[in-house]
Amino acid sequence: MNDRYDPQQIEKKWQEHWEQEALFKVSTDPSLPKFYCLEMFPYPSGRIHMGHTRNYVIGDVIARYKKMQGFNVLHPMGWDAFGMPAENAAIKHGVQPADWTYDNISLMKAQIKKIGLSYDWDREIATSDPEYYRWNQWFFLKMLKKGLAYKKSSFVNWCPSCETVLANEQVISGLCWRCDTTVTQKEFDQWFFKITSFADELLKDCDSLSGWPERVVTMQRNWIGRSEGVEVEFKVEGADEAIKVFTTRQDTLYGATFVSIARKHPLVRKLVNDKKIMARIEALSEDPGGKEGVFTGSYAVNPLNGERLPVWASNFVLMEYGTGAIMAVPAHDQRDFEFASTYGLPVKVVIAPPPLCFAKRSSGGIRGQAITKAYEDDGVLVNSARFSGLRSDEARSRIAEFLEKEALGRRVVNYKLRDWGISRQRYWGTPIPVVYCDSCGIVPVPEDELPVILPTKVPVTGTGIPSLSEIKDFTGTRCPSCGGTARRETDTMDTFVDSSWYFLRYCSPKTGDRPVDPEAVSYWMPVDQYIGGIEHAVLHLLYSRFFTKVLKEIGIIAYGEPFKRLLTQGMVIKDGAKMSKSKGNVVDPDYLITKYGVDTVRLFCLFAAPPEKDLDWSDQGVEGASRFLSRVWTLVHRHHALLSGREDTQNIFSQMSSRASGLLRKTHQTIKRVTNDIERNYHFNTAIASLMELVNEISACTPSEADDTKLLRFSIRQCVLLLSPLAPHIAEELWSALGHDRSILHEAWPVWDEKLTMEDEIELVIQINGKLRSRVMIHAGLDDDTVKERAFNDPKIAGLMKGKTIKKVVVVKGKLVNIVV
RNA sequence: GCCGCUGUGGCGGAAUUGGCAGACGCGCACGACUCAAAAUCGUGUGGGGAAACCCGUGUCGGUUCGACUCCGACCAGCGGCACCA
Repeated sequence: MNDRYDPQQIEKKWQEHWEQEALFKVSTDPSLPKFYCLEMFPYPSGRIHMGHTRNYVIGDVIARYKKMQGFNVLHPMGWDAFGMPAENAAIKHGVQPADWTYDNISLMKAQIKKIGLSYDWDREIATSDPEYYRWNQWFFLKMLKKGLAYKKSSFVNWCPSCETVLANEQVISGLCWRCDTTVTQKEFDQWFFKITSFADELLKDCDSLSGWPERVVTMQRNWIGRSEGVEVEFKVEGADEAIKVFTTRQDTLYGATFVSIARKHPLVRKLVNDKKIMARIEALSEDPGGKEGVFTGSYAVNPLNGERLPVWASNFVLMEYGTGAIMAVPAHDQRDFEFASTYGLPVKVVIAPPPLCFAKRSSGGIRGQAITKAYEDDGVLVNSARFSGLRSDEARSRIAEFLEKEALGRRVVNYKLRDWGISRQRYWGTPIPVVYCDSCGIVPVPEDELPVILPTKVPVTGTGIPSLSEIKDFTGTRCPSCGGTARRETDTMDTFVDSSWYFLRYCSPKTGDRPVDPEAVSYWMPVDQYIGGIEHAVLHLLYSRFFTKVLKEIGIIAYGEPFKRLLTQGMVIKDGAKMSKSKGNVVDPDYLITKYGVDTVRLFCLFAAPPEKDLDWSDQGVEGASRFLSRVWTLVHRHHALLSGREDTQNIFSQMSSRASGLLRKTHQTIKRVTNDIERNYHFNTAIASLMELVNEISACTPSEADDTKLLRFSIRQCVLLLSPLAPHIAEELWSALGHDRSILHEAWPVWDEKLTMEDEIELVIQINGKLRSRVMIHAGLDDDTVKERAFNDPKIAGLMKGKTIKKVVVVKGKLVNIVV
């Protein structure tokens, strides 16, 4: 054994060993309990960064830990290989997007392999592989048949920089999720997935996601945005039209003073004949800041009280939500209030705050004073005819009932969630498998003609890549229905389609005749632990849940939720900011691995913070991690002669020095702590801290009595076993130095003996009135009276107690005595 | 504006159920080894104070024998949503 820890030498050796022994290859084996551990697969940008490293290391520790616990562990890796950057790189460097992508994959794979991750590389997939994306096309056809995929023209989000449309989830605060360009609206004919027909199920099943961080579940619930209300028809005076309005506040119906409809509402054209008015409506600002509107000249009738309400076209009513029209109640809706104030429209109070003592904020208005802002809370109805005097919640159901009975309206549920637009006007993606025929219209490509292959040799120029529509070999085809000439759909699919089911493909990546092998999927799924960034809280995670539900409906899989537990790891921060090229605070994993060895990098990533929190990068902290591993190495080296080649059959120690018996207890306590820290939300930082304590204690121990050596051997072995998922290379090397032939991965995870974790002496804390006054060592397990006696006998306490009367004495077993005077 | 999360030494972070605040590490200081330095090892390290002691988990209040932990109000920082009717 070398006297110095040399990570470069041992890491390479063990990585080769693992590969030769095929240690991470797994197969379906129903006789074994399974564990599916998955990290979000990367986009092959070319280089691994610290965020990837942290993500994969966390997953690797979990996978190795579960394997040692006897689970059959599926731990795969692959590539989210379609997407824009390949096109940009192609333009910049004059290469084929496909070549660029596959080159990056091999570069990144080599980098990832240096981290020593326990992947079954036989299951590697790349979404740009025709054998993968053909199933995207296959799912699309199934969904088309079921009416879950459809084409429609609508205003959609357009990113001028990416030159493609974006789904709602992909617009973050008005900016493109990928390039931060301001998104505009553009009318497009495009394909949608009907995610809204699963809105209720997606929402309801949020309740079952107990293994997910609560905030992610909340974000999904909010995104789906279910709200219950009523649709009410307001007849247009003097016309054969009615304006359908959606509201959740039917209790404020009597307070409506005007009706407001979206600029793009189809009724606008019908109601407005005056060209001047029409021009003013069209000129309304798109800026969501200021509320603007134009009186259409028409009036609508409130179905409850027959009042005439002016109809306004305004810029703050969304066409996409509800019915695209609202009843405006300025007294009880802040937006309507602002609008009414601007245009001098009346304000009519119909909800009075509950008795004053409960009112949070009163904004006046009850006795005719001018109000300063809308009262939006619930209260008691006033000025509402037969409904006056009811509480808001009661009034909502009574009015809804009444509207339904009189056929004036009906109860409805609305969602904020919109259908998922999946067409992308880009080259590097999955071709959408339909053709357009002049006589037959839209015709799906027959299943047996899949995959529709994306051409991988395209004319790349310095200014751009042609869209598929410009590649004649691709577009020209014949109609599968009539055999006549036809042209292919030239939009490709959103890459989020690719990542919505890749975790299923890993279960049987080579299955050729169908997307997944049902047996493999029913054994491995769902994913037991999924790990990735919080940025996908709605995007990828929502789409994957949707896809899972669709696949269940199609009959491919039997369950409805893909990810049992989710861990959203924090960002890697340096100098107070997320690592980025522009900030110049990037730390290169490769450089660190060369300098310190990957075990050090792994250990630091795990030790510096619990996985869900941001990790503050510290170069000195890395030194500390490196120092710790060297200390473990030195420790084994120091006792090497005593330790190697002996395997104790039983760990019973009768003759021990007192120091050694303390070490036995510490060892069992450490096994317990490390195990519990991993089980309890993967808190590797505290697990490592307790391992450090154990190493410190072993280092302080010099064997003297007969069994001391045996115990030392036991403690060091346990220590190496506990360290092995965290820093696997050094653990393997030390394990072999300790005289073992086979990989430490075959060893069982250590178990502790609860009896041996108990302290036989404890430090009793003595408080007077809750303040710490003294401490005394006592035997564990003494009864309360004896403990009290010991406390009062303590000279310091006796002195302080002089002349005081005892009111009460509280004894907490094994911990403290509090004397109240 | 609404919803959510987080506030603990010089720094990263600990503290199972309300029971010794600051585990472990970094940094710093001193010491050993060395001609010297690095590395390594050892000791110390929340603040104040010579000490006894006092103060201390964002702020203020409450519950309790006892509060980083529970309750109420507020302040600060971060994140999500933002005309969703």
